[in-house]
Amino acid sequence: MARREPLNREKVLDAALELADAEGLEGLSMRRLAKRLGVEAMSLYNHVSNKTDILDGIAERVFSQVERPDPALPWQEQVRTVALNMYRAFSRHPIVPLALVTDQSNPTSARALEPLDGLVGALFQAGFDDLGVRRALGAVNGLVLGSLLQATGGFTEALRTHADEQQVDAYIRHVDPARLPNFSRLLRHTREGVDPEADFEQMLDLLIRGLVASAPLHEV
Amino acid sequence: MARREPLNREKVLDAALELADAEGLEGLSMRRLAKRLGVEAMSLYNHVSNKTDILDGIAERVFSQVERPDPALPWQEQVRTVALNMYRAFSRHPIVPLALVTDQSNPTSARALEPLDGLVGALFQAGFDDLGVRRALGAVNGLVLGSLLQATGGFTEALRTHADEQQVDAYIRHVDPARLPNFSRLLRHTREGVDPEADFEQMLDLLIRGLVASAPLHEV
DNA sequence: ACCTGAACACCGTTCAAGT
DNA sequence: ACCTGAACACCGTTCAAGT
Repeated sequence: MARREPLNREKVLDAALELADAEGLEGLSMRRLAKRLGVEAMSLYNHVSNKTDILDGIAERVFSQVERPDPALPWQEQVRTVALNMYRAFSRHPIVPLALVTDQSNPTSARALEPLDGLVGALFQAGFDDLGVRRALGAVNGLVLGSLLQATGGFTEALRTHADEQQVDAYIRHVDPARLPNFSRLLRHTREGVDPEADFEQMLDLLIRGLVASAPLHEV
Repeated sequence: MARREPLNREKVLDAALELADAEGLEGLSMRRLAKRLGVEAMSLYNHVSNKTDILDGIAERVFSQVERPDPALPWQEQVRTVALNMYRAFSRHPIVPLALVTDQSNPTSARALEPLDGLVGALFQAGFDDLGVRRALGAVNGLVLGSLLQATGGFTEALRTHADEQQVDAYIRHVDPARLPNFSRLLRHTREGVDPEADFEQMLDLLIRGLVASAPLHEV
């Protein structure tokens, strides 16, 4: 039982991502993270500069699981692949979209931005001008984030997660059928599961079809 | 200068929304809110049950600015109107989508859910079954939230907000053109403004076109 | 070089005490 | 009925001190 070998940045980020996956964004505190590493909170500052640095590091790791698309493929396929892979990577680590959207993380490293650079490249290939690329990039980002965050809490929670039958029942009783007739109809009858990723893919295809239709190099 | 008349729930929510609009979600603390009301933090608990209650109250207020669509209109127009009005209301009060997505708010009152009930009603009119309505509802929600949250922070911040030229320049210097060729091209040339609401509308029309195409009552 | 204890300036919330 | 002070269990972070 010799003294454990010293900490380093990688070990801190490993533990942070583990903790965040298990306990969520609000469960990731410097003090809890330190405890998990068998150390005092203040020791962490020898290896990361602050909590934002940890969140950026986590985001970078997760982004780097998304590979750059093959520029030889048709641009539509490149867009589709990057978007889907971002969706999948983020859905494995929901802390990332949450931290991005709440501005707690803002990774600027090349490693983190490479998949997005590939996306931008594909959009340039489609013939969009700078403004068009920015718009299309925003649309793809918005779709990915919206699809994921919706699935991470919010007001239609009861319609998505039927894990806890009791909760849904409580929710139904809460709903006034006179004022919310359609909602209560939906709550009452919907019991089957949904597949968020399949829904995302459907939306993505819709978006890409729209991009194709508005791309300058539509018919070359 | 007589003693101010006593607080009540409405005044607390008024001040909370004001504070949140001015200082953001992280600026809204019980202690700061109390100070703004000339009172100690603990007094607030006489009028709201806790911070979640405040956030739900704020969400309810903002939701109630979105009117239920006219069920006599074509369902596509109903969907379009509700979605656009939700977008506008939320963009005036960004704390609402943020609190929803981070699960700090989860309004269940009829007053808050009425616009969504209208949306669900329109989707039933389109002939979708329960599962189809849920999917379409998720798509519309995701679009609204994604469009707004993207515009409230995140990794493409530098591409959207050109308020601070210096910041963008710093960002550009940060970017390695060898590893991020397309990104740096975009950063270098893009200087004009974007119109997030117009972009949202474009995406919304795309989505609605897709919904129309997949609606059971497509050609009646 | 790495770790720690004490401290600072914050959180949300409870509870007994005041009027 | 409404408000308060003190307290509890948390935050992120700094700084001087230890090894």
